[in-house]
Amino acid sequence: MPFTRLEIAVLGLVDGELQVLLARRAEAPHAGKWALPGGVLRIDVDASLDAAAQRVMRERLGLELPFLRQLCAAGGPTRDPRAPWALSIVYRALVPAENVKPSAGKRIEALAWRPVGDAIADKSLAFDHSQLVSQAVESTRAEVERLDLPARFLPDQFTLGELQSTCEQLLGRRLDKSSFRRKLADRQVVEPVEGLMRTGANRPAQIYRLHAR
Amino acid sequence: MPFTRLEIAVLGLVDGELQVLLARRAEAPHAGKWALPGGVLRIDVDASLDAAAQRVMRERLGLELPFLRQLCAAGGPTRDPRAPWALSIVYRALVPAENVKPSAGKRIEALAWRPVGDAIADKSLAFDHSQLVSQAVESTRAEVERLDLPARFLPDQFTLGELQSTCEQLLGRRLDKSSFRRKLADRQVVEPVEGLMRTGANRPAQIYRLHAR
DNA sequence: GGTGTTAGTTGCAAAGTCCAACGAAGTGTT
DNA sequence: AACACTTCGTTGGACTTTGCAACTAACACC
Repeated sequence: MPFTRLEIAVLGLVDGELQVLLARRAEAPHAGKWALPGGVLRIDVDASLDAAAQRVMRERLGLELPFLRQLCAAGGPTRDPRAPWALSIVYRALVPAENVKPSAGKRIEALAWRPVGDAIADKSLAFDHSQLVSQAVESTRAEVERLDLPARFLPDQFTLGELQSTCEQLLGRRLDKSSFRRKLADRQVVEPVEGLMRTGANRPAQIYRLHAR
Repeated sequence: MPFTRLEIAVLGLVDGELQVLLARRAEAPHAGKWALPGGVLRIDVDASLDAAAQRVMRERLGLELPFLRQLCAAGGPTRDPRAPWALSIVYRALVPAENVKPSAGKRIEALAWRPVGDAIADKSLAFDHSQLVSQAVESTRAEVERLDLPARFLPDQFTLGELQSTCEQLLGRRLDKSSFRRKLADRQVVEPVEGLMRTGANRPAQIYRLHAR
């Protein structure tokens, strides 16, 4: 039976760019190298794969996040020198990065946000993790393109301007304001929080939240 | 480390309906019950998860199919009575059902095509397999909706009429001929096989194949 | 030659999308 | 108080895509 781990690709917008949270490994193999935070499946405590991913995120990053999503599984005999056959289940989390402060947990020396382009191109990442990051980014971009849950990158409440700007940063291109709003309205993605406005230096903006469904 | 299996959801159009290939189990647990064909991961021979899925399909069904796709992984302590913690990696295959004759292999008593609706509703399927079928169907329908690879359900060569009718059966609604063809042309999904026509009782039709890309 | 059936194209109206401009509602400046 | 400035939110119109129906084409069969 294979040596089984969970790896978590935490994505967030930091400095106006899509970045991934990497951990510097404290122990062999690949000690000192950067890798996705992850941990070993524990069949004595984990009630499911989703629960295991939550536990790993709690132990390694000190985070409790609701929207984890299973991305894929990778397996093979040469992935990890500790075992003759290593299997990783990869999860993805989306976070409003400014509001979430992960802290380095067990077996992690340091944590850092890295722009996804760098991480994918960086051949010095441990294991096959640069490829896993690539998959996480690809599937996330596809979801944003369909206007599925881009709001997970934002706090609970936000204005449509913030949401649109978030999507533009994720996709790397400008979007049209009127069609963007029409689509949101059609698909009932968000709903206004009655009476709440974001005030500032200019005209106040209506505050929205994810639609209940 | 968990007891790890691969399960294969083979989907095909049979009798004008989307059906899934089920196997009656020869051995415990769930002997005599219907389940997705599957097998245990063998870390001594499998070079990757994809290769393992191919091997299982060869051993259990006698099939060699090119387009397997990993769908998801499911794991937990109560999924399989043989082990304290069972993990399954689920693969999906699409086949031109009329041309492919799977044969019951190791540890399988019988094979049968079942309409996917039946299989999803049937609570007597072994393990959590009716749920896995549901996921396979859902993701497949979504891909057909985007006109990704609906041609995998067909032989190498086909007419546009056959392809359209296939999509209509999969989606359960009629499609417009002109816009269907416009989309195929735009996205360069298929290409004509010059000079080859399907003849029959009526006007001959141009034969197409998947575009090389 | 006429009829029936499927293949493939064309024309057009309706719907949707993209782009730019506009009025609205605030703050800060003069 | 008047004005400039910025962002919010909507509107109008050109353009593109889609959906529907009609039309021609090419065969078999009678």
